[in-house]
Amino acid sequence: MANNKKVTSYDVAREAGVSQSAVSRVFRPGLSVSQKTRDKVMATANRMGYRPNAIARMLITKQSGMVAVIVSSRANVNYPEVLSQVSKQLAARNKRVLLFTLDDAEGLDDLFEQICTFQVDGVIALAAHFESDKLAQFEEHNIPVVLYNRNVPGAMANTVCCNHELGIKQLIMELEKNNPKNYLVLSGPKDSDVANERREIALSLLKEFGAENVSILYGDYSYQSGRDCLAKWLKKHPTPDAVICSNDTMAIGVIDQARESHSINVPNDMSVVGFDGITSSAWQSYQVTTIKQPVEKLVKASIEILLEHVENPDSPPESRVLTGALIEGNSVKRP
Amino acid sequence: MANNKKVTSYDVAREAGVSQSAVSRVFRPGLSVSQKTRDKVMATANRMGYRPNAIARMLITKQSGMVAVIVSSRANVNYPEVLSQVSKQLAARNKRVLLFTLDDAEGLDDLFEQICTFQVDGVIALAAHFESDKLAQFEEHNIPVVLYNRNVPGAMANTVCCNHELGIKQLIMELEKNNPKNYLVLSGPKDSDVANERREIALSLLKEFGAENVSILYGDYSYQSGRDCLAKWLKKHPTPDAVICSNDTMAIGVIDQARESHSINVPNDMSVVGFDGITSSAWQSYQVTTIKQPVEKLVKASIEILLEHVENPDSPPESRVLTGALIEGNSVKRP
DNA sequence: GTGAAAGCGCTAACAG
DNA sequence: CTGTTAGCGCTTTCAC
Repeated sequence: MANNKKVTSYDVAREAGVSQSAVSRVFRPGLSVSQKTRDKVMATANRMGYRPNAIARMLITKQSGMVAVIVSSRANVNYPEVLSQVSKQLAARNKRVLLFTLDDAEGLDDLFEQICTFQVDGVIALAAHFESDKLAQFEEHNIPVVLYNRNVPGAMANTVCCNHELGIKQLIMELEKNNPKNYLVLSGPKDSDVANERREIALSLLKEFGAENVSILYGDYSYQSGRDCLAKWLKKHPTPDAVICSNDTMAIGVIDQARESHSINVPNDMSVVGFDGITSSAWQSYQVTTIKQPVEKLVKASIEILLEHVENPDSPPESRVLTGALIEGNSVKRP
Repeated sequence: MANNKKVTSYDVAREAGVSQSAVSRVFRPGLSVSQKTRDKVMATANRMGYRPNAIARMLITKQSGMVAVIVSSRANVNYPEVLSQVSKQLAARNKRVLLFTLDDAEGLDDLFEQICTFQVDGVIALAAHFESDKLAQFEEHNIPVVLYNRNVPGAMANTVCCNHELGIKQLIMELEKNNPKNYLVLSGPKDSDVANERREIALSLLKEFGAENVSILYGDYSYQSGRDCLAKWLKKHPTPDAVICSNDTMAIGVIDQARESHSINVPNDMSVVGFDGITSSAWQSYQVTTIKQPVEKLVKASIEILLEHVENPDSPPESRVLTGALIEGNSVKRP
């Protein structure tokens, strides 16, 4: 029976013959109201179609109950799962997601203004590039930030990340079983922090393992760049024994390119590994050997850290590194 | 040099030696303020790290500037693109996305409360199942709703949808070139409106085309269900000549299952078509013949309709049907 | 347990 | 063009 105009707590109070604050109390959990008043208020509220106005509540409590989630356009393909997890897990803690998409690093300034303006309780940044001065800006304004899928050892930042070191080591150990002579590392773009981290870890581990012939190419995380990079490489070089890709999508591109355009048998002539464990990496035609990110746990950790800092603004920065799962696909030759 | 505590327009006014409303005016575009005051205010505002409080603004203007976007967990795989488009295009019109994820139809009641509470300007529902009584509820509360990727001819609803009729016709015409004897229609789940629509359109068109042997199976839109359905079917029936899948993901599953477990040559022994035009449908190993949804245009239309109804609550419901593009892949036999 | 009253930070008439 | 004033709808002391 909702009216056209919004029903306020005053309207309900008048109708129910109680004070406005009584109505307010009824709608705030855990406040002491007599059963009688509560029933009366509830009844009239329902009849009138009253809903408390969250905006007014935010204004006075100075808690918006909203968390800004920044999604970079470069975010990798498993982000829909991440995003839906974030939304779900925040909802369970009675918070909402205010979504921001970020195209270029330049947009971050603007975003910062927006986010301040909306008085969000905190920020979760998915795969976005955050300079530390930006981070400091949020800090100054007392807005906690958690970087998802980032690992910034030096910085005073809240980060949650899959264990790249361990994961890539597991992948290389799989590859090493065949004693590959030539490695090709297909990195993500140079301006992606995750890409840089994965590449450097791979390079340093390969060194440790004593690999001698290691080359690097740069893609942009896309399927097509996986194809293009391999094609370009093969024009002037022999088939590498093993290709380490910074994400699954490029690995899939590499596999397709190898098979279709160069008649290379994956995994017998060339092994390929990816990273992320996206859904399609498990598809029959690819079966990429990869590390599956523990998305649900990563999100859980992000939210825990974030809310801890919302409650307690002075708690020190926290980093959590979770272990991904090695998926033994069929893109690495079995010795 | 932001303070720890939030800076308000009063603080800025005091510092700048002007009235509070002067500050307010400076921060609202299009209001007449002398250049001198504007500069003075801007300077002190910047110095003090002032940002207007959007919450307070929302309270008084009764416009939150937020649009609720409801994403059903069943939303098809192209939703990340949709979501990012929605966010981007709304941002361009100075609105934000408040994200809600919907698991089961039951949750919609709850969601409705939430959404009312947040005073959103409108709602965009992505592939969510909306009973018409729910729709009426929003209507009563003067909250405009646009259903994305839905077509409800009878209902008084704002809808935006790809032209399924035309798209599926094009697909069937491709298939018909080979004079298939047996059709298999792999539908999405029965509780998905889009799935039902696509299935019924396919069936009625097949009838028109004079197809005699048409069978129906039900999947859940997932890759695995594409595989499982085909496997189950082949246990008791011969290989169909043509498989019409309600989305690309199932089509990909069907293709993988056919090739890997039954040594069926796609497209020579069996043709497969999908729908949506998701990125992976174009991958070399699949090359699904499908209809690519004009996502950007669909989103643009959704937002136009939504904002029109925000401005003008009494405008009549509007439906827009946009044409998708036939992607001629390699999953249909060439005659 | 309940009501009165004082704001939260801003916008929007309204005079001047 | 600028300042004054009155709220937006709610939460939260504070008496009773």
